[in-house]
Amino acid sequence: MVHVNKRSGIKTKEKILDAAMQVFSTFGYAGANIRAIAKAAGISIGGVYLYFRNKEELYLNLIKSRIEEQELTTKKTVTSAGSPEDALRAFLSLYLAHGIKHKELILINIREHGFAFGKEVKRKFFASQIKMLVKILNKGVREHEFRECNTEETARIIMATLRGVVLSMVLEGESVITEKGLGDLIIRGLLRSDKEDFRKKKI
Amino acid sequence: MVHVNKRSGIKTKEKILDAAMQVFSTFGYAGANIRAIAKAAGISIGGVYLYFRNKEELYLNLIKSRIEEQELTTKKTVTSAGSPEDALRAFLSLYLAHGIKHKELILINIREHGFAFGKEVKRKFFASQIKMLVKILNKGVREHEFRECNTEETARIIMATLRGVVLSMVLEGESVITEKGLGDLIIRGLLRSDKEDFRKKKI
Amino acid sequence: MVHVNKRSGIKTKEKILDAAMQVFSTFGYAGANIRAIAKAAGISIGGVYLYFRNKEELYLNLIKSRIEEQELTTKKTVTSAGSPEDALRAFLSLYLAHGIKHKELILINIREHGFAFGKEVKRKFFASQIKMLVKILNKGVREHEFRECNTEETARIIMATLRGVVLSMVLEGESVITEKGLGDLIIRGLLRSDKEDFRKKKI
Amino acid sequence: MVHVNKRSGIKTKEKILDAAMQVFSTFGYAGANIRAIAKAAGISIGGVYLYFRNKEELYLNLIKSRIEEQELTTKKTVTSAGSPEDALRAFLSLYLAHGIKHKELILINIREHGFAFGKEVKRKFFASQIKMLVKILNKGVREHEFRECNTEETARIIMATLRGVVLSMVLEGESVITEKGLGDLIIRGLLRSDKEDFRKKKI
DNA sequence: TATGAATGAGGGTTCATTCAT
DNA sequence: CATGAATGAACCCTCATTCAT
Repeated sequence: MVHVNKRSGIKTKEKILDAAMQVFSTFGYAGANIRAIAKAAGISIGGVYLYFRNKEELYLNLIKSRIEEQELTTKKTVTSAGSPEDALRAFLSLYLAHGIKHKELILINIREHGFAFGKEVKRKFFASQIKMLVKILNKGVREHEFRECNTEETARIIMATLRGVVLSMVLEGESVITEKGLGDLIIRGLLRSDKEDFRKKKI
Repeated sequence: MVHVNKRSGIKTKEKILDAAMQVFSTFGYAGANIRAIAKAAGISIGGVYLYFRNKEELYLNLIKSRIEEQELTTKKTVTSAGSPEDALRAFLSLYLAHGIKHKELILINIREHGFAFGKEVKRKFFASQIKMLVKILNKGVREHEFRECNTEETARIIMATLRGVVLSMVLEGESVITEKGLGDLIIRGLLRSDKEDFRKKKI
Repeated sequence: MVHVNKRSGIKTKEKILDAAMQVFSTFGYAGANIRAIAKAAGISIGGVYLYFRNKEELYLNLIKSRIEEQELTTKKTVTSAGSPEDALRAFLSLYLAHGIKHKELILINIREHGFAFGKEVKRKFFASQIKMLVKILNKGVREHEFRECNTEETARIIMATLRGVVLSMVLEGESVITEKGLGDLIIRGLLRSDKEDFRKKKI
Repeated sequence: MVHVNKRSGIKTKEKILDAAMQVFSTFGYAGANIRAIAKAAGISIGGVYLYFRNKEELYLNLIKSRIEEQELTTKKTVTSAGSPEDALRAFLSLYLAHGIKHKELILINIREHGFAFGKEVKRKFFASQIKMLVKILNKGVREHEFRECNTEETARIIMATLRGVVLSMVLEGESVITEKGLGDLIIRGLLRSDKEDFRKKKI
């Protein structure tokens, strides 16, 4: 029952979603227009409305489908990691990979903040990511691998950093930032260090 | 050539810029409309066009004026700081303060990425901020206060982090992230630590 | 050339016409849409186009088929009536019955006035009805049953009245107006008349 | 504060209403389009929206303004009439005059029956007209000028007749139907009546 | 015959911009 | 300087019509 375009072999709905991702992320919700999306998808204007009731629904669908995908893979990978450090590095790695694969998502995500619709979906996603991070951090502290710290705050800083890094990669096309560089900066700040303890006492 | 409103004594142009900041940051460039800006500024539609040739120029002016302000104060404060750590903490503090004071700017900055106009202004600002950071980091490494690292990359990560943190504060109204928490995470990851060196060798 | 649906045994064309009547009368020509008609007829959109070249032709066909039906039965009944009064009452009765049976027709008929197409069909029908009425009236006057009057004008007034009454029944769902009440008003008028009373008793 | 067009001297809003009347009555609500109304009014598309929030509001405004006008003049004239027959003839005369002056109104009124909006306004108008008629008829019966009859029903028939006559005049451009012809039919009916003849001579 | 995905012209509405006052 | 009515291009969306299956 699913219509498949003979020429491209890709389902029309998916073609629209891909085109929408491209256009929305470039121009934002308000700046994007259906005509452009249709053209990018290689179909007619009316065609878009065969699969999505309106612009808003298309936008929502886009966000949901991509977010759900990321949430699933992240959860799976992280829970199967070994040490807290490994789990954290895996988390960072996955977020970056996802962010780069779907560069546009973060743009849409941010650009259209303030939009009533889609807000809840985004908030939930963010909250679940934070929860995963806190769990990793708590385990690390408990096992004396990470130094004592406000894990909730730290998790939020790390999430912010990740967002910022992906954002930079998208906005400025940063190729300088590496997974290892980022991981090292964050991890080394977390690890217990006698010298720091020593230095602290001295002060 | 400076227009001063006789009655209020406030420059009309500034009133428009303030209103534009508010409206643009809430609705984005495409979503904003001149009528709303005029209303928020308390003047007529035509009045806006007395001070700005068109919507685009208003937008550009907005970005420029705010960015220049930030650039100036940052440069002044950072160069007068003592140790690299102090300079870095001052930089972080200033960026956050500025980001919170002009929450809207970062939103506009990001939302309207992809826009041909304004791109250059933003890029320049970003580049100058990075340069300042690299200088601080290099000094720290040279003075054996910071560990050896790719200072260019690290600077970019820190900038990304700052962007991300301000973004989080704006988007989610994060009150959890503190200046100290953020500084500690970044600094402790930078400081030389015998334990880490020791641990490294063991591995 | 007659299409018969094997399964239902009902001619598809007739199903479409019925559905079209329903939809056109509810939403008017411009307000109606083929999708709704197809759905009401229980067939696909393309199916409609197998029987009618386009929306206009479907509309025309609809009017013609219903009008011809009414014209036929009216002519038959009226010509077989006895006295002019009986003929007139029969005419009124038939028109009302038809109007109520095909409530929608009058709506369509009126709603879509101004439409270039269909205009001729409707005009012809109206003219033939007027002609029948004039004949009845003339006979009545000739036989000294009706008072002298401009029979052409009177016929038009009666036709207008009939249209108005059916319209009222459709629009306001009038159940107050009866065949007898209408007939009495036209035949006898409003004024008190001893002669009429006398005549009544005689009968 | 009211804008007056210099060239025509007619208020823009009134120009729009006139144009809308013309277009709506010709093509119906769904068939009419704002572009056509704007063009007929001699203004731009956007201009229409300066005075009416949307198509629906324009339509509603149209109906209301015209109906209120008719209601007012009818009430005034009828209450000041002498005998019931005079009052009735005055009512007929006014209705016809109004109907011809605002030919379009009756078309709109009927075409767009079934429309949720405007329904209430129309129903109220109709009800108030009926009430006036019933009052006239009751007085006539009480004063033994009119014969006994169901005045409610008769009022409705007369209203229907009026609607039908105006409709005919609009649809077919009837110039045959006269005020006197209509009044005579309603007042005296079709039957010959010596008494009426007698009465006439007396007068 | 029958289907319904696809098309694109056209309609309602918004809004940046102009200009007479 | 300031106003806001007026303009019209461009947006979202609908729907008559076609056509490959």
